[in-house]
Amino acid sequence: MERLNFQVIEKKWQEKFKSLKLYNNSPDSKKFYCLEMFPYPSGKIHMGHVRNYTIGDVIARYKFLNNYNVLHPMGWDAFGLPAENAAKSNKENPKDWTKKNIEVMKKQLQQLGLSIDWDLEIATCDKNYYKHQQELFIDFYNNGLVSRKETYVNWDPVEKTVLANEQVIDGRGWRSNAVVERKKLSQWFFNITKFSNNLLSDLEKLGGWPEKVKLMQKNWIGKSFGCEIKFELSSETSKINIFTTRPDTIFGATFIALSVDHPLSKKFINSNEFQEFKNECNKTGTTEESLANAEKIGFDTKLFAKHPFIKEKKIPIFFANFVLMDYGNGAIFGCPAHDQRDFDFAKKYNLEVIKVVSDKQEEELKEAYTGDGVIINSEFLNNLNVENAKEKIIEEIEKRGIGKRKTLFRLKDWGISRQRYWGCPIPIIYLEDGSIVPVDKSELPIELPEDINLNSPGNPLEYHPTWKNTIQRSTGKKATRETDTLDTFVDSSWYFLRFCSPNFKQKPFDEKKINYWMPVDQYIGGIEHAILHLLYSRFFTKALKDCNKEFKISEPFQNLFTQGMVCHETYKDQNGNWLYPEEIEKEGLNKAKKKSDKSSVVVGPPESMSKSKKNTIDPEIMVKQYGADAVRWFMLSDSPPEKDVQWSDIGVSSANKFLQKIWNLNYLVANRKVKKPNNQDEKDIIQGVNSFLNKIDLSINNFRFNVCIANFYEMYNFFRKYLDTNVSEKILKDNLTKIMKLMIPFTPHLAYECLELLDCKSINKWPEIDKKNLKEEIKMAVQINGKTRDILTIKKDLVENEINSIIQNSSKAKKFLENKKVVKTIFVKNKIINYII
RNA sequence: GCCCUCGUGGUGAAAUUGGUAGACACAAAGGACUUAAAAUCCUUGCCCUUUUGGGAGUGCCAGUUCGAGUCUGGCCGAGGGCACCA
Repeated sequence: MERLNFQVIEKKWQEKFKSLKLYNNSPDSKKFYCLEMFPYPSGKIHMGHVRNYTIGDVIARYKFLNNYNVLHPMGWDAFGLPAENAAKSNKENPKDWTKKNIEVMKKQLQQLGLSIDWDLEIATCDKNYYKHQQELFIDFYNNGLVSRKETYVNWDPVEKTVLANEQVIDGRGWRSNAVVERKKLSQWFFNITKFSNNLLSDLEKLGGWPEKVKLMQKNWIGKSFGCEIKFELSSETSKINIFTTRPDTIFGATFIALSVDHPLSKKFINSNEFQEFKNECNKTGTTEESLANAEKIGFDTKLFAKHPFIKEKKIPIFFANFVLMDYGNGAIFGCPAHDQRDFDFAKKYNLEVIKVVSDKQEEELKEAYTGDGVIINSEFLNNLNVENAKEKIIEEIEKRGIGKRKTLFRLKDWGISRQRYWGCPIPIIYLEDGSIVPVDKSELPIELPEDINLNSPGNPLEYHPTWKNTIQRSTGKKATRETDTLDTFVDSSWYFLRFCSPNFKQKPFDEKKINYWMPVDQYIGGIEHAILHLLYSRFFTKALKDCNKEFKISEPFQNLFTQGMVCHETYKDQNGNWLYPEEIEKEGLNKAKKKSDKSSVVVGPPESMSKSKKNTIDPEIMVKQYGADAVRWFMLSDSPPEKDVQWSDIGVSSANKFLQKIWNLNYLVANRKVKKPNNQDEKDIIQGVNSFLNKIDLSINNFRFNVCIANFYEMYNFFRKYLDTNVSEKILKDNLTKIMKLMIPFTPHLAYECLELLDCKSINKWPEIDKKNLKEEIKMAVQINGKTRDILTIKKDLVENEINSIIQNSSKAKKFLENKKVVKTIFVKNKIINYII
């Protein structure tokens, strides 16, 4: 068998891919913006990147071959904490560390043979990038989209920085895993909540997004309908404003619960008991166990509120640990009969339980009834159902002027301040008179200083001897700079716009280019960004449209694909230490030995590759050993791309074997002597290949790359049979050329090498599918009473009578029909015939 | 607790959306070629039958249908999202 030295040909073709551009500028070309989520330059690429970028490359090359004008850029999400951490431990500047990683990873990506236009490369830590980000910040500021709030923040005591809510997982920092503390700080916010409604309703426009992702965003935005109701206190003049989604249960209200941060708490500032209670509440709150067990506790204020609809009725007021200050008004009314939480609370403090929605049961409630039903015990609401009662009571509340209809969102404004060095400086200055203003745009970029000390705790910008001190350009007044930097999610919220004109100097982007290339036609990345990155990018796009009349885009990503993770089994030695795959030797399915001392190893189930579990495989080593094409091929072959895939050395090695067979096939065809043509064989091969083209085209369009690859195997098995038949050299070559063109998106090096060997002249054009020349024969099932008794291989489009006579003459099913009366026949053309006897 | 998704051979998975279940591949067993190995190729794959055949079968239980992996209801199991959101 003829073998191919993939290292040689991959090098050869990568030279050509270096300056590869997928631009088709012919008048009938449509644009296609193919984007994969850009990587954080952490050191080396990992298998997740290989999968992500291979999928993107297939799409980009496929679209290009189909005459699209394709934008396929790549860049670096280059600001972030790891650079600072690495700098601390290696005594290296974060900038140099990042730059070095970018060089390594770029080379690795090039070794995969990706079709990227590297002339568009950007790095978010480059001042030419963050300069424009600072401009955008100022634009947002001037358009009322930035605010400064003093709030409690999630303080990570290990990282010494503020975390976004989304970066807190089960009460712990997402990176450090340290228990997060509450701390009050002045912070910058993007007013993402101004767009709550828009972000929610526009989800409907995103037909090309996975339903799952849209649902997650919907839940995150969390819209709820209800109303506010004012409760008068019986002893005071002040009022308590509550929010409820169940105003229909107002007649079942038996207590009011307030957050410990509610304004009314000021009355209790000197009460030791209250302070104790407040401390108790703060203790629970963030740790995982406390949330799980979450006992409801309250503090009786001994105050009462007047029921707004029942004269004389007084309702006790409590502070309670389960009421949050930052949702609604930090106050609720409790209706124990129809809310489980209120029910638990009422049982604990012996409060009244009044049923106002009938559950059709006589006995006392054992738990809250939250279903629909007929309203009872509620005066003018009686006999209505829940939905109608809600409407009626809101009308009544508004009529009496004691409250109003209201819609609430869970989504909170986006805190963007970070007390870190390696990020985009916030272009704000503080004047001596206390005013806070953005810097003049002419001063941008506000550059990060490079002479910093990373080994002192806290933010190096704060402690830099001079950086902070500046003057306001327009007035010459003394000022100090904001020392916080922007959350790195800001960097990735508009990079897809910068790619459209990465070298544009005057502005963040050239609107003409944006309005041509945007929106991204296909965005590809990990599901872990389902909420944060995608929601922030959507917000940015909408905010920009508000700030800039020439900007016409309202949603950034037309189609979204979220690929699954790459998994590998894990290994632990006898002492429970993780081992790398190269440290062990497998001895069967679930047995392994440590190479060094032959001790036995515990083989764990496949889990997503991570450095901490040491179950990683280095893509670069695999590429060296099996070739980039084989690695790409395997990545796509084993599982549907949206599902997790398990890495297997055997899998990649057999991918390599198959590609060698493909090469051998090309070699044989290229060197084959002319044979006498046989019409039937030639017709068969033309129809067969044409049918495969059709199948593969369909599978690519549906992102079913694993099916696609199965089709290639089938096609190979089909095609090689014709090598020894009477098919002319030309027919064989023409058809193999078509097949190799189909392989370009998957294994570009091999495909181009083979096309060169076959002397193909039009390599950058997808083969046309001749729909009239698809397979003429089909397989049809013959069933008796729903049981398949025979499978006929027959001509397409035969009618029932013709089928009947074939069966009567020769089918295996014939004997089941002898001497039987057919009651009914179900006939589906080209699929099935079913006789009921 | 609430919400969502998914259960198909020893394994990864296909199944034109209600019409041949297990394509394609991996692994395994047997065989061919070879002095031998590697490579390559072929066969097998649950139950009964020597074969021809026949039967069961897509997590479990029902239902709709001529026909269900696919639709409906209930149960069991796995994974993911949210977290006291009023």
